[in-house]
Amino acid sequence: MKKYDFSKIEKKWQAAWQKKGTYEPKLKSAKKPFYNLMMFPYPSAEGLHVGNMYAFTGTDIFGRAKRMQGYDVFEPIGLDGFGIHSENYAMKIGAHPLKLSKISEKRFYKQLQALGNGFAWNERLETYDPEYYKWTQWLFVQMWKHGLAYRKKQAVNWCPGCKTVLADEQVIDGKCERCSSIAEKKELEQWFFRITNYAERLLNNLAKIDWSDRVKIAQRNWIGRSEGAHIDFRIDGHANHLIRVFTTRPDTLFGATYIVLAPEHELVKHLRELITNYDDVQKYVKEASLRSEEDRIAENKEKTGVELKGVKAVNPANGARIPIFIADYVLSSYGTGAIMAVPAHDERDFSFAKKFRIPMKIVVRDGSVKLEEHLTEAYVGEGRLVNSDKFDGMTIEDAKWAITKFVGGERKIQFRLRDWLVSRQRYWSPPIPMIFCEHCAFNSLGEQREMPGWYAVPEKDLPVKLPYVKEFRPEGKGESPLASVSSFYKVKCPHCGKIARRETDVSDTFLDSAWYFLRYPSAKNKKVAWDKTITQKWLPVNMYIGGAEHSVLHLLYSRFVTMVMNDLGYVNFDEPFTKFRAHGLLIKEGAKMSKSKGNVVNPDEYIKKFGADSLRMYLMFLAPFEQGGDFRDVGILGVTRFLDRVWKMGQRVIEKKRARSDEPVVRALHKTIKKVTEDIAALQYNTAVSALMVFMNEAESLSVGKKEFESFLKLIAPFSPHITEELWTALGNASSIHRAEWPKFEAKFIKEDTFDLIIQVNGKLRGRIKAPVNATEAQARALAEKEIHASLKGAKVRKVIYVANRLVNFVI
RNA sequence: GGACGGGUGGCGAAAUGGCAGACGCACUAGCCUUAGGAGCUAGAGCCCGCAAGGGCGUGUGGGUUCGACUCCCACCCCGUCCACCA
Repeated sequence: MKKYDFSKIEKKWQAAWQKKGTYEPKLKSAKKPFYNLMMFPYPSAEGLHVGNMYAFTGTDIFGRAKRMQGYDVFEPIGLDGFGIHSENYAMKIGAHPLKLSKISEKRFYKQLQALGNGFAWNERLETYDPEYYKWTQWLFVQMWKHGLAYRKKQAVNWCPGCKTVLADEQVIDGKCERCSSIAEKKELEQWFFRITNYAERLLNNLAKIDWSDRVKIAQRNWIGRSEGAHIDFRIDGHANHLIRVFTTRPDTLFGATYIVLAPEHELVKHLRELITNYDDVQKYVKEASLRSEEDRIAENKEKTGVELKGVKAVNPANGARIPIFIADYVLSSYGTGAIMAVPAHDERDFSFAKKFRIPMKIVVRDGSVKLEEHLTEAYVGEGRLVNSDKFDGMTIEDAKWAITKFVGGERKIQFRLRDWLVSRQRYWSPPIPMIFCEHCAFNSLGEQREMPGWYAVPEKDLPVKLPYVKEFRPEGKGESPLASVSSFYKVKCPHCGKIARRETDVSDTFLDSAWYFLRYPSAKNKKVAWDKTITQKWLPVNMYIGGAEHSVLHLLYSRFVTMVMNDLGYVNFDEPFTKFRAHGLLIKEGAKMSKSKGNVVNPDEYIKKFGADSLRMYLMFLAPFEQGGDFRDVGILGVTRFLDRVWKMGQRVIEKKRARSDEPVVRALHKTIKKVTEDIAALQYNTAVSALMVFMNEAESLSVGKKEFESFLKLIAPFSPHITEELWTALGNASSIHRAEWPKFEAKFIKEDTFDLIIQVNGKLRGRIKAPVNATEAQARALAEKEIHASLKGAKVRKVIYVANRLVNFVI
């Protein structure tokens, strides 16, 4: 009997598939296109994480089954190699990211190859390839041209230790991830994309896409739609100054006993003449800007703030003069940066008012709230209005809009979503393709009146190549390292031809990954970002799989970019991923894998020791794919044993090809076909594998014929592609099993003609009998059973429940 | 604090209103073997019992039902993400 030499078999078939183009669909002429995609990884020179392998295997199995079911499956692969991860790693080990990227690329592709996935290798792409980021820049230019890219000043994270701007991801618990200095806020001018223009559409479209609920919910929360009103408060004695607030509770307006502005609110400066304690106010504003995220979190409940003395606001509902505060619990970036505070009915306002001894006024109550009551917490429940003049007695819902109207306010929908900050003062990313010309700015000749002097790099000049900069570390001036490379930033103005300055910030890596799925089918096209006909054929992506940690950012940005491209006529759909499923997280022996714990699974070792086929099947078997699971070294043995048995069964079939299958084998097979087919479609790989094992247990000792064994092999093929290909070929098949037709089950083999009828007494199992045909017979036979008699103990049967083909339950 | 996911043998898990623990790991006994991280056979939720058998059992407490791991209510614990969004 031939020995199962997995490492030889796996290498052999990987080479053969590549050579034959087994997994390369005909991109132009495919009849049943199916775009099967896993989020591309960001590589590090340390190599592929087993978590990546887990996700890739799960995606590949889905694609392989689809391919065998007659689809032209396109399953591309590439690397998200630009960005902070790679850059930080390069800094850590003191190498240049450009050099490192070449090393990681080689290593990643080698590892992915060894896993035996059905990738379309010809269309691979890397985000740091100028042929790719040329189009990332082109995308930026389109955004600019259509008014969706703009610059504005905003507070960003600043590390005083490293003297650089940090991305949100680099601020861990309010500290710089590298030097642990406490991050501060600093005002810098940045590039933004107007994703908020698409807030409503991003929200509404969720209804029409087939995505995991948890991801949809996360997006819905992130977009955060609130219905409320804008209401203007006058400043007493100064009619020209208005404070506009956003509130979701206009019904509580009569209970607004003070106003709070965000520390950055512009009115603070405008009112400086009137504010008698302006020094204190300024001091607070400065402190607030220095306060770290950490402090804010720690002080969650402990509110701070300063009253603007010398000014009062007027409550438009009842004319009351109320104090104005600034406090950092009000955010300048949400709503109008100002709120009306109703301490009796808002928890945050309540704790602030308590600290600053501001009066509270109850304006909503139900039976349990007494008007004279001294509140111990804000009442945020349902009820009817009180203390609100003619609105007394109204429900909250009715009063909201009645009061808004009464004070001349405006109904307003507010989103929590902010515009997308796309500039980074870093190195390892695509340069932002913009040029600033002082001369044109002076002459107000900019393409956009709001931003004079700014021009996009003409499309024929793309890509703006990222120059090789030896000192790629951020220097600490709040600028990208590119700002010290004069050969890079000194350019001619595309408009007037005089010397101008190129933008030296680079773009957020999320922009790279927000459109890569559009590029894949056209990866080799040098003329356009994506070919229209091919895109129409292959997109949107039919099945997208990835980590739940990308629930908001990546998935939201991709949807946004697609919608913009749809509006501009570049694609004919407005959702990029028809179906999305989040895979679970792989942990190791109960703990999250991390280098510091030293429990990171190195997939190469396992492939070497057990084979890719075993590793793949084990990863899928250990837990439900969408839930994630626990990798245990010993666990893989069960799967290797199973594959050994498959191999041995295969050798027996090969030796006596003419053998026919025993009847129970045929029945077991059809049951297995049904189960495995359904489980793969639902990504329930763990139970699919167990069904394969059940079949083996049932069939192993019986005679298995070639036909049935081949069907069984096909069911295993998506999980363990090499061993199945080897056996399939040894059985005399000329073409690949991975392009063979998926088996179909026949109902006649699945129908059970005998079954056990369960007998219960008061819902407890008391016995079983071979199936009778109808209720009466079932009852009679059940009652005749000795055990049943004993259980009934002569008691009177009050009721009999009979469930056909299942059970009879006597209630006593 | 919020949203979401989860809590079932020694362990990974299955069952989504009807036989709890499929499948696998680890374990025990036996066979085979010079040997075994190999193979084969059998056993195995817990408690009592030599056994037959009985009792208990899906985080906790309550409810609905002839019947609940499954549905409803309240709570506890773990994980992930978000976090003063007015």
